[in-house]
Amino acid sequence: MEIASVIVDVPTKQTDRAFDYLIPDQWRETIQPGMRVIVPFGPRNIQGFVVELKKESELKQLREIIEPMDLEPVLNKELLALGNWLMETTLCFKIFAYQVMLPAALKAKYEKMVKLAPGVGLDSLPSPLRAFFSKDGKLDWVDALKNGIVSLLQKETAKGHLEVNYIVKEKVKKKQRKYIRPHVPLAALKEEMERLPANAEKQKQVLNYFVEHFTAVELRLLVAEVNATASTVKALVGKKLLAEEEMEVYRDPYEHRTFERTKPLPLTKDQQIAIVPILNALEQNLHEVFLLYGVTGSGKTEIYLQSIQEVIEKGQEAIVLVPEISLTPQMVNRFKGRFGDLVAVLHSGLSAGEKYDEWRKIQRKEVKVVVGARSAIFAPFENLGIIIIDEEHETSYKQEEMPRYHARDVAIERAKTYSCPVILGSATPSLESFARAQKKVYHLLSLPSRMNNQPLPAVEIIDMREELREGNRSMFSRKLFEMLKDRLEKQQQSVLFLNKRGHSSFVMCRDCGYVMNCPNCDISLTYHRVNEQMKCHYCGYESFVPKVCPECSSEYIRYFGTGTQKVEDELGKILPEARIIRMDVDTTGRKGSHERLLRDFQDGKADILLGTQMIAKGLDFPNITLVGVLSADTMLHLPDFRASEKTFQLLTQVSGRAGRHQLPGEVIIQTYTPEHYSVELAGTQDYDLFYQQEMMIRKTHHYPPFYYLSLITVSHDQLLAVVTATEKIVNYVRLRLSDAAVILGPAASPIPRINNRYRYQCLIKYKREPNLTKTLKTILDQYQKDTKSGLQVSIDVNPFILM
DNA sequence: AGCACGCCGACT
DNA sequence: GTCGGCGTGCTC
Repeated sequence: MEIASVIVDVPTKQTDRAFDYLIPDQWRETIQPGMRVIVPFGPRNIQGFVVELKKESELKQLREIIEPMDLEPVLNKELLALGNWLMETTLCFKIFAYQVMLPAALKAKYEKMVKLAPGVGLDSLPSPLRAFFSKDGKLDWVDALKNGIVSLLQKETAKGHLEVNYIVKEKVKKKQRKYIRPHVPLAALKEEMERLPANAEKQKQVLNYFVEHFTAVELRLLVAEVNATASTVKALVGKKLLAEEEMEVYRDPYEHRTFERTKPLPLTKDQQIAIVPILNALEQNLHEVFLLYGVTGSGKTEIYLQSIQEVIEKGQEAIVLVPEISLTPQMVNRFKGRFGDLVAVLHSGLSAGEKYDEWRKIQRKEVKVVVGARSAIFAPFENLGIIIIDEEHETSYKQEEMPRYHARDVAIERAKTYSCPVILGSATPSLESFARAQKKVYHLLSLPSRMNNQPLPAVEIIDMREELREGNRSMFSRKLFEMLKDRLEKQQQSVLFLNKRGHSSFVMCRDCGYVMNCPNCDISLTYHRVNEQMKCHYCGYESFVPKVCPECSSEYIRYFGTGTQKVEDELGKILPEARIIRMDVDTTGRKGSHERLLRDFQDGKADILLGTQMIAKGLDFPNITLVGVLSADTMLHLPDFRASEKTFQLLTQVSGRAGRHQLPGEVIIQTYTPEHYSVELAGTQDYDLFYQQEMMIRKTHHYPPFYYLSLITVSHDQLLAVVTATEKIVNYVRLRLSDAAVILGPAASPIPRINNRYRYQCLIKYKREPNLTKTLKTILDQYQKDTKSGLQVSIDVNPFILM
């Protein structure tokens, strides 16, 4: 095998195919599919993935691979095939499909350098250039651009005085540490020690260290231990008495923490019933998807843990997916506590290097379990025994950029190849999954009651319109205020939940109704108190807050919407004695602050925890007896067919934070639409009724789970061009699909303009369209190929956000 | 994505 | 007549 097919790191339609390269003799045995290689591509050198080895190519003139970047493949056979599947199902470029499966650290960094050609002296260059090359004869292209000397450089390059180098670099190096070990047997070492001259006192001490500890030791530890210097050690290495070597060490984000080991807990009756089919599937190596439907606090995690235990005992591996926001220390503790060092953790809080190290542990089979957010589904295990997706309904499992995959789909695809079970766990399953369970596509397992039979908290829904009518204009209903005060007196803790961040969301004139919009995008600007500015979340546009209304010059221009900061201020006024911890993106930005805030709350350093999304999950403290939702309907009015589902899930989720232990819990939900079924049914925590109601609505409106969706979005800086192109696309789709498909559009996107580009879309609803993928591919082919029209077409198969 | 090649306007 | 603008097309 002397030819390698390579997918190059150039994400365009035209290069979205394999390119053949000759493998130089010295790499013939080394290079394998799944390895990264550096290849020449046009005038540059870039990274690529070897996908195939072959004997012949249709092309005569092949260029040679420059060098491999790995000693062993980073993508095994299974992952290479999975990449293909990803590309087919999400319609993305091959290179994206491969890159998404690897830690970001393995993505190449490129550098372009100009240096003096060999044998050319500095004086050959024109004088203005000499200074740039006087140091080491090299110049970074970025610096050349900054200094505006590019054309001068090009002239010299043409003359052969300079040459351009393209360098492919690793983003993150393996962390190496220098280790020193004895190079001669112990007896020889002793002998040499005696023979050293008397003035070599330090060297003697170093050798003596090795006589006492005849093993490798890290250089800096050795130096500290015997109070020597590195040069002393070096001298001994020079005498060949000691040897030095580089060893890879891991950056361990949990290095200084100990985990209390836990034993499997006895299962409740419900848990025992639920786990049997899972253990059965494990025993028989059956691929089966289980939907573990259990109310909050019903002990789903223990089922995961014991299933994993079984998998490990079989010598297999497990992947556990957890939504990013609930990847809390508490969650990590539960897994590390049970399986100790066999667990790798992957989440966004880790640095690129730390993520890479965790990934290396998986690759080197040093761990058996990986707990992580969405992308952990690509963990390079080769003997998977089970995949668990906790909080299965979470929307964060869908990636919103290329490749737009859903972790649940990837999980099922991988589990099929390994013939192993998948567990989807949730207290509020997504309608898609629950419907599949009803149709027996998934195996439904229920945990209907909380462990130790704690009742679910009592939920009260407060109509905020009523409050307003009775003259209460604050954001706290009288009832909620009373209860907060009551908990304060009883020294119990409360959690207040708000579905927004920042201070206020938008600025509106109370006289003429003017709302500040982004000039580039058709959405309102968001007020940020930190820098007193209005900001656009889509294009980054910033502007100052107007003192008077730009439209009518009224001074009554106010902030609308409520953010955590504002609630905190307000709370400080009405309950000055309360100690409050605020948790949102602003206060948890720094590494570890999330953890610290939670610990403070757990230690009773605050009475009220106020926060957004991130406190809805995983929070499990005994002293919380009150949960307040300040406004339940903030999400309800989004242009999203899942708005009701999300509202119901969130409210149920938040309510579950109260009274998980001895003390009973109460929940207050404030809303302006108490009659809405998703609010009402969250109040009674009746998932089954919600499911039925919502299914009816989905059915009449042709939405999932009754129909699949695909969304085509077209954008261009000219409105007319977008409409025309979208129209063409819609017609084409109509022509190719059956009459059973519902094709909507062309219609303006819910955000009609982003960054001065108009956006139109076509929404396809369908049940079975064997022609669809081919049709969508053709459309992408057409529009991605020609870059000159300026049209951008993107396709989301099974979109979660219709914007 | 880069970069080279190539064909038309403002300079020595 | 040349330098340089960026439109078009290619990269094994």
